[in-house]
Amino acid sequence: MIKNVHGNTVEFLGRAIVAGRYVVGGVIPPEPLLCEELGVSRTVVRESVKSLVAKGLIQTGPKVGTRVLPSDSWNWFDADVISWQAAAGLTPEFLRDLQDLRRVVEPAAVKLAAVRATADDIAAIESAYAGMKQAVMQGGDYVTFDLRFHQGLLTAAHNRMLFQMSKALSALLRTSFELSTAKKDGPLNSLPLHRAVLDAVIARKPAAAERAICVLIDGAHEDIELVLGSRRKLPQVNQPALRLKAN
Amino acid sequence: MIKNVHGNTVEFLGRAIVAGRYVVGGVIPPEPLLCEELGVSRTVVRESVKSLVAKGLIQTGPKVGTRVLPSDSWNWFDADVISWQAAAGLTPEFLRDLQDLRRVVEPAAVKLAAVRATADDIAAIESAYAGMKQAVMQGGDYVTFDLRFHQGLLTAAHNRMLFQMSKALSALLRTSFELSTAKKDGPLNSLPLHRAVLDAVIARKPAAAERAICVLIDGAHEDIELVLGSRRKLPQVNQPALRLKAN
DNA sequence: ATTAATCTTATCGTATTACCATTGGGGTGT
DNA sequence: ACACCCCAATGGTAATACGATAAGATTAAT
Repeated sequence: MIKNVHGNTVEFLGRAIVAGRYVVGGVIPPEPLLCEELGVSRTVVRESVKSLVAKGLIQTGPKVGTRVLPSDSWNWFDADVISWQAAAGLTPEFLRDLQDLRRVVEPAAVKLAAVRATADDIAAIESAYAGMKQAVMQGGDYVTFDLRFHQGLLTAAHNRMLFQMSKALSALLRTSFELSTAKKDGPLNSLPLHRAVLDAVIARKPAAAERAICVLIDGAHEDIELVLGSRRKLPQVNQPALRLKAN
Repeated sequence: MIKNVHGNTVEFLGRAIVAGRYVVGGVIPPEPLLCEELGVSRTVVRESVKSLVAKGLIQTGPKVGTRVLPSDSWNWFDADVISWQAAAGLTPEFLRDLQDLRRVVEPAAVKLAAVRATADDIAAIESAYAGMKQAVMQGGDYVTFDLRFHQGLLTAAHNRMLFQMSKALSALLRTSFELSTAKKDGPLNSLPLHRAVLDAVIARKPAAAERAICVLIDGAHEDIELVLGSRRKLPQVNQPALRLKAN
């Protein structure tokens, strides 16, 4: 079931690069070769390459070929890049960086949210909370609602830069949440912590909200460390195979 | 000054979209028209469109045309998108968002830097500081070194997510710095504040470093408000024209 | 003879052109 | 109201020529 050739090609190449299939600084196969390997026309390969250049993954030049750029140059706030990264397997360093970032951004965002949140914002977060609660009680997709809860908070901060981050990071947080909620009764324990954050925001108490979310994040941090420590090796979340013409 | 057709086309379209030349949700001229207008082949237009899709600015579909997405969907952490935005003119709301973000990220990053900075990191920041000092004393490009100073701090935090942000935001900070340093003697006054931050990092005093950078950022904030208030209208930094074809 | 400067060339990416496929909105006829 | 067709727009393919550049070959200078 082919949806569109271009999208599949971009995804194939993107995943391959992010997964480290080509050495950094090295060249990927020249266009004609890629055409043959992937069974697509030159135009498609070229357009896909252009898309990846736009995301900062590669660099092109006559004669030098298409070179893989170091991961520093990648646009890590691009949703595609992040999801490819997540699919390739999250390293402990990566999770640490992510945790640092959350620790920085979320408390600040929550402080802003406690000042700026509108009734609609709060309703959205309440709804997400209700979903989490139901997931704990009757079973359901806890992670999705957890994600929505945190995104709601970022949205309520009414800062477009923070909102952007929440979008880009949602893929990462999902993986991260799945790790942290792998702990037995993790969701059940974290539920009241979420409630505390929300209550503080509703009560317009920035400082209290900040304290509450710090407890929440640090708790998740410990859970991740625990899960990561128990299995010595990193979980490879890779798909078994990378098929181009399938959906 | 023309380097390559593709790059120019992407930039032309990107700027036009970001500047609001096409209505959000509306369609941009169909490919054949763009070819004629810009004097390039259809392949170039298509590849450029793909690049912009990759950056989240537009969406394409057969028959429906190429539609401009709402700015929420744009990847604001893409260096190109940001520079186009800066060129189109920064709105007060945008500067406020940026200021919020700096206020959140930089103090936290500096705290981390005070713990994690290596000798090399500190040397890089010292070098940037020296450049700033020289620019004040003997004239020179103050903004560039100011930028390098702040990027050095972000780098010293040794968090790849923060580093990414510093890259993406450098274009914005440049514009912002140019605004804030437009104030008479702005650089001269802010120099000791920068020194204080650096000293605190060297002394491994996170709390002191955080306090120092907050003073610095808040000062810049006031300067921006002042400059913005004095000129009632936003500065249009647009280029007069953008020709695609050399000769 | 060795080194350095220059020239040539193979190999890439860049760009144009022409053509067919696919999609989906809108009009038309019953 | 429904089915149908039309057509305009992007999606995709193919063939071809052009241009830039790194690397090897050649030549010149020391």
